[in-house]
Amino acid sequence: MTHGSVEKNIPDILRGAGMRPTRQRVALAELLFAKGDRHLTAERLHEEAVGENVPVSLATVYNTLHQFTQAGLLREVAVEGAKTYFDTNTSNHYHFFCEQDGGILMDIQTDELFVQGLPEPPDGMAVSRVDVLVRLVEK
Amino acid sequence: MTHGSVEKNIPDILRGAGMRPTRQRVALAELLFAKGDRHLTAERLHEEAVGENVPVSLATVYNTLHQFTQAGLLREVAVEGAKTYFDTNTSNHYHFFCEQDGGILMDIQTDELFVQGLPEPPDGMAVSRVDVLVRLVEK
DNA sequence: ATTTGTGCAAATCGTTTGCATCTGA
DNA sequence: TCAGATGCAAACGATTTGCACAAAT
Repeated sequence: MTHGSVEKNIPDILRGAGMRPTRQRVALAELLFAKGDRHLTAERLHEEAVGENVPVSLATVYNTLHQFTQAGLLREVAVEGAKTYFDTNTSNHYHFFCEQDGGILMDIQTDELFVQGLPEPPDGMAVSRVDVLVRLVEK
Repeated sequence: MTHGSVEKNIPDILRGAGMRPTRQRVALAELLFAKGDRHLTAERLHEEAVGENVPVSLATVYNTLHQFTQAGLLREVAVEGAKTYFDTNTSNHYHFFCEQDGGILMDIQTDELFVQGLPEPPDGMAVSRVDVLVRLVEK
């Protein structure tokens, strides 16, 4: 992970996904992928970008997050009405969620938890993904 | 389930939950619980009510759905940004979801599927509920 | 030069709220 | 009577869109 010839720089990753490596996209990708796994809303990423002197509009943050998701660099996590979380960990895993502080998401790796006995999907349908959300409350 | 002295009529159920059995609440409860397990959005229930000559405002539908949920008569299901589904099946179970036709939810009973190896929640936290959503796509 | 991305502000969607009016116990 | 419920319309928050301008190849 920390060495190896497969490593690509951000502009190359973006080009590889068919996107032009514009200032904003590169800056957002750096914010997203530089610090390990993250769970962010569009709004929070926007604040973070502005805070780091990367002036970018909220609309562009939304566009970019969706483009990254389409390119397989991010994953969307549905938690509850309104706000959408984007997860930089695109591997197969599940989540803890607590309402605390406006909603915090944490990863659960699949080697800890797994789903057993997935029933046959209805005719003509195939499973695209299984989401597991473990909701937490303060004790 | 179909006989027995425990059976209550809707006004009694509402009174039992500390709600006045008003026209609108009784009518909505009838729409919700008369036809077996259902997965509805507020908007769809509102359309249905208006279609059945039960003139009720959308605001009242929202109020009522939330009150029913608080009373344990309904369960909320989070699927994706924006719209919330209300499930008349409040027992422990999971869901299939397909985007088709604006989003369809189907029950999966827990005797078919279960989650294994639930990890220890973080300190001071307790599990309140485990949601499993099996996302489907057309083959 | 051409194509694609960006920013702004306005538009949209689902949902909630304030408040005057009605209604059930 | 009168606390509680309803309806309307306006307010709301998150997200999307239309379009003039700017930047990348």
